[in-house]
Amino acid sequence: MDAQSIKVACSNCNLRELCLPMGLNSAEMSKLDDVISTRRRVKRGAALFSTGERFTSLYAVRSGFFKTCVTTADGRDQVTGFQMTGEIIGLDGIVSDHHSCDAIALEDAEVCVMPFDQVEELSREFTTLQHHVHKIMSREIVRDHSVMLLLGSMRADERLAAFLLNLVQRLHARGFSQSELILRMTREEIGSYLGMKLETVSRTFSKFVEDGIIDVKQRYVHIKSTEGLKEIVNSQNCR
Amino acid sequence: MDAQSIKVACSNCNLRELCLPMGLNSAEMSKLDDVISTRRRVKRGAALFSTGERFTSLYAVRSGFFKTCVTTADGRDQVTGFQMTGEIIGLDGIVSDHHSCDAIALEDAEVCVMPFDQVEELSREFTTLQHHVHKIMSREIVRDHSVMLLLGSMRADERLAAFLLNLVQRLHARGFSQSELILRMTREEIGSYLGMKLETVSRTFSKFVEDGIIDVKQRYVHIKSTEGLKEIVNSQNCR
DNA sequence: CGTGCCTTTGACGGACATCAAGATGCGTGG
DNA sequence: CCACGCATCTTGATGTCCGTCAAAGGCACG
Repeated sequence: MDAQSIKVACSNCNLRELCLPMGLNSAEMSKLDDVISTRRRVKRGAALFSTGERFTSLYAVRSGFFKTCVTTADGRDQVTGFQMTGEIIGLDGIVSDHHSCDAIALEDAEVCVMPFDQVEELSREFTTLQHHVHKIMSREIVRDHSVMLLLGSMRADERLAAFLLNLVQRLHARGFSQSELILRMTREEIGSYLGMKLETVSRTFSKFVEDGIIDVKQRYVHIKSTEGLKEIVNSQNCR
Repeated sequence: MDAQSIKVACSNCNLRELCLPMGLNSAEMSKLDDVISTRRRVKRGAALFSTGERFTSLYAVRSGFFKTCVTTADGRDQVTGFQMTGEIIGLDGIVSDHHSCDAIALEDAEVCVMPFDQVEELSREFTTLQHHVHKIMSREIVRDHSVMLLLGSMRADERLAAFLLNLVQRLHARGFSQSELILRMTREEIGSYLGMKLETVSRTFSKFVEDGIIDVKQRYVHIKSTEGLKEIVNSQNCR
């Protein structure tokens, strides 16, 4: 395992308004600094953790991009999410003290390690932190429900449109463009997340290009009409 | 809203080993009794809460059966889960202080009302409770991920088989039969949960009956071969 | 500059949706 | 107690979206 430790502090991290420390005052923040004292680098393609590994910590993405995926005994595989800067990974491990999915870096990445017992200890002390931890978990549940909606009731083009809108929205919240993005994942990974085959993903991209809604050049995507994408999502294309 | 209050105590509830109080000692239990002081009856078809309503409390199902479902502006609708005795409803509301789904009783039901601010307060005091609350939320996340796997990568018969196995397993944990069950939901609701149409659900039931794996009479299901169902789930039927 | 991964595109087929018509069961009221 | 209406469920016929299989092109990286 290519772990590497670096001294680190939330209090002067530029992600603090997006990440775990959100809303903490400076006294609380300095306590948190004591808890989150290490970072870990993860090379592209490597696992931050794998299914079955003992759960000890949550991780905040400091830089880079991750996917999480569950795998069944019979080799089926489902991407359950993509995580970018400031997002929290590892919540799946709490219930059984073992991780129930793999977290894979899609590009060289760095995470802040947050030992969960210490997070729990601190959140008994600070209401703000406690509440924030609860919100993070609840947010994940709500997100999962919207993915279920997508997988259960949407057509291929609606799924991809919703996916793109969600990605740029999150990137925009991090100061990136509202209309341009670089996909960090392959067509196959997008397909796994959206419950469709990579060929269908590719074809659907091509259709969007034909319709003049987006430009695509490999991993680069330029959204020419956000409205166009929104119309597709709400097109009630039936099914 | 047909609310009705009843004095109540976790400490002598026969679900305490399944529900929130799990693992608490008697001192902790009696504190919890103070927090969870009311129950609420919900008539079949009525909502425990609806999308957009202010979030104040979690609910533990005391009796009866619920579904939760998210609804989009354009009328699309997805059942995100079915909840039975001892299971917790309402976690979706924490993140935004408002519920993001509807919780509907599928039969006359009763829930224990757990004001969330008081749950938080108590879980700052008792490590056991704090940890248990975290586990409950994590369990929901893990469950959601397995539903994503189901929706994203399984065929109709695999989905239905997995669904039946999950239901009897949970019922069995509550002292019911491993092989017989009464479905509390319609074919349409099953279909919504599993991402298929009610006709497909019905046809798939019929196929299972033909194959001698189950008997079905309306809502009544008798599982003649648990192994048969497991084989279907793992059949790697492709897709 | 070649090798391998990723992506695109086409042709074809299958699983499931759609549309439609009956069957079955249940609650209600005469 | 029976008749009626309504919701739910079943089953068939047909259509279509997307998966499968296959081949070729593009890009990155050693």
